[in-house]
Amino acid sequence: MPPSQQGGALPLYLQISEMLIRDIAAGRLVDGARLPPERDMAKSLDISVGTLRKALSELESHGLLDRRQGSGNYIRSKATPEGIYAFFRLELVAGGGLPTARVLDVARMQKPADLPCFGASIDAHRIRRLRFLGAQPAAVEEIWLDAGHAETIVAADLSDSLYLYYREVLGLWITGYEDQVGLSPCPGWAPPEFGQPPGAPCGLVERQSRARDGSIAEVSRNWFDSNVARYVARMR
Amino acid sequence: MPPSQQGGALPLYLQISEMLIRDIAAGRLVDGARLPPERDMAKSLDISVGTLRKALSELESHGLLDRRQGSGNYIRSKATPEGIYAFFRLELVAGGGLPTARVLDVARMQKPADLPCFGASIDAHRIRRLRFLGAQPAAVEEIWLDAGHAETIVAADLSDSLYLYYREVLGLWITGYEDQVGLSPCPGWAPPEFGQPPGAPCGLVERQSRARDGSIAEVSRNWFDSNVARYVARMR
DNA sequence: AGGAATTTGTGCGTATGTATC
DNA sequence: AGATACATACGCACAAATTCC
Repeated sequence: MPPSQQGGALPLYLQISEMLIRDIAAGRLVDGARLPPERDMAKSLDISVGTLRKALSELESHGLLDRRQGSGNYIRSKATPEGIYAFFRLELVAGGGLPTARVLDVARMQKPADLPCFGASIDAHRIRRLRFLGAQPAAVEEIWLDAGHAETIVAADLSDSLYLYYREVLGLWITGYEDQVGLSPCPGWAPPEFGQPPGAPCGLVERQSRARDGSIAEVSRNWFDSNVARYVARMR
Repeated sequence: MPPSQQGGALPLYLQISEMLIRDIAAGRLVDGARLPPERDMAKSLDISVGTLRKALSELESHGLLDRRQGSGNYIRSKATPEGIYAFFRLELVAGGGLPTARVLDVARMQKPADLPCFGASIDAHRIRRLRFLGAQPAAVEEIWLDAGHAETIVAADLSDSLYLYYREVLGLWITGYEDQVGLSPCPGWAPPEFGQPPGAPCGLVERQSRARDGSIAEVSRNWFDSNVARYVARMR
């Protein structure tokens, strides 16, 4: 039986791409896995090759699929410049170094007034982290996640990639964001381990992240040591 | 006769989208213009509707076309975050303000050693500009354009959007770039009109721009006054 | 208000080109 | 060189959104 395409349902090609995304998030499709040939896959899904290709294009645009002519379609869900960590765009000046983070503090509170207006809830979770690139402390980070997406947050559950945590644990799919980069003094709560003392001039990345429904789910600020790291953006 | 699709030529749908882009850049298609219905357009171009739709999708992904079901396809070439000026990513902290620039200096010389390796030529054109957002001086800019793309450059010919100039005058189509944002002292050649004196801490945007063939055609550096402007990046 | 005409969106099937193995 | 697999291109039918009378 063909997948349903009645009523107000999503278009078929989006149903397929979302199904594949769920398979990736659930671990049924691991990084590097090769999908069956398009014709076989289309036949087993009982859809046309053209529709399947449109679904795969969606995945590709999300950076979750690597399409190689003459070879095959390969899942990409690991830490690559275009993968999961594409969202995190601080890189070592010297190059290299995988991004990791240590949670400093997690708390739920009312949104302070100086935050940009976002989300539906009055409350938000505040997460403060020290971010590393390789062994090098590179930035201190403060995240505000709208409380509508999670009742409570357990620090121990957080993975290095918060977006992965959002997707897998909270079912929250971040589809886009907007960054503003400027200069700002290092905040007072930065631990000594972070090279810059409070008040020192740091680069500041302010981010607003959007969920699939277009609402702003999360707001974050990253103060980075410009001697160590730089913000990187790639287009096209 | 159908458009040629032989040898190592571009795919047909890319030929069509590039033709439309040239029409937009040349002013033959103005902002807000409505294209003919897809079926008519496909017939007059002697291509299939599917191929035309793929070309239009390309334009849409470049932010140059607004597709409205039941209504039509509309050109968008005005200064919007996703439009022609999408490449220019400095914005006023206060918001608003159209980007313009005043050329300070144009010279052709050997590439200095401190530049990242780029382009095929030994020489490069150095363009220095003072950039404005509205009436506000926001950044000083130094551009290195590989000499392989132009024998000489006349300062008077440069438009506010260099990418427009590249496309229209040089036939050089910039398809992507990579930005690195950090902190750097204001350069000595910055004019007094730029708020920051030489040596003052400024934001620095280093850009490498790629041509369609994947080569790096241009390298630029923008020092911006973080009291006035911020670097902005949007994803998806 | 409402229905017909117009226009883009979705989906299918097929044939051929081209890169990879 | 041959087989495999993705990319491009064509054409058709119907659905959904918009516009117009």
